[in-house]
Amino acid sequence: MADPLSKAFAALADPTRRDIVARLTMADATVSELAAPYDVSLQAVSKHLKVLEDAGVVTRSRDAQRRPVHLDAQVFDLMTKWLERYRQQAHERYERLDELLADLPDDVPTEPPPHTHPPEQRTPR
Amino acid sequence: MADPLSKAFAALADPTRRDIVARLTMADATVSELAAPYDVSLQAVSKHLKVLEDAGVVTRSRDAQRRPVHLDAQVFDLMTKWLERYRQQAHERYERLDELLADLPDDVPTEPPPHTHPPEQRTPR
DNA sequence: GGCGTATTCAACCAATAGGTTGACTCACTG
DNA sequence: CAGTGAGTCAACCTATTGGTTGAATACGCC
Repeated sequence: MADPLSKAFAALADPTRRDIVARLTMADATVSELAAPYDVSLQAVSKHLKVLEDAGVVTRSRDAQRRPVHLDAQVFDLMTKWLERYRQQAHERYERLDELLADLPDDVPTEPPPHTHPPEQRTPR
Repeated sequence: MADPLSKAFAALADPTRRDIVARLTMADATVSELAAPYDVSLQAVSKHLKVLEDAGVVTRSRDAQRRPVHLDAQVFDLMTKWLERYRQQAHERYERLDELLADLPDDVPTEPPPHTHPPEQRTPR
């Protein structure tokens, strides 16, 4: 799973990971600090952090034996952009449809429109 | 995996599924239409659609034997809200930190700041 | 009623994800 | 230098995911 967007979305698809992100908005934290509230092993949390790091959501520095985890919300922009783009396009299309339906109220008086989209030559397989 | 946010993020973590969403912003489409460009089986695409539907990204109506798939970008709002919230908080915290660092330039004249974050009483365990 | 088209259901398979435990490394501390 | 605390690595297990093929279902059309 190479592409950044896939990794980013996948990283946030886990509630524990989202919770970690939420807590990191308050302050950087060490692995053990982050692990404390959850009833999974430290290693499991370490794995979660690796996933987050790999997705670019988080960076880890070194401070003696600590590995302070720091949130890097840049990737969020990428996701937001994707979401915004298609949310908006879907919305615009909806508007356009409304407009269209408002435009031809006498063309097709009472019948339901047969197809929203033309058959567009399916491959007969 | 019950919670809506997890389902939504997971649904978009797959490039094929994101592509389907992208194409649905242009127009509703049937399963076979959607499946055409990919070199996976129709059934695989059907499964993808089930995932998207389950995540609330897509709705399916019935038109004879067709099952036209329609994008419902409402869930995107939920995701965007989550992302925005933490993106912003992270940003704010960053600003606050800058401010703080700008405030005490003579307290610690040349030494590197020992800790970005105070030790904040680790549980000694 | 029988045929073809559109789609789903079911069983199966390989790879991945999320979790576990145990051993190891690394850096401070006494 | 021995001990301790913080993390990671490795091997393993189970459930889920994304894919497959083959059979079943649901409509519309001669």
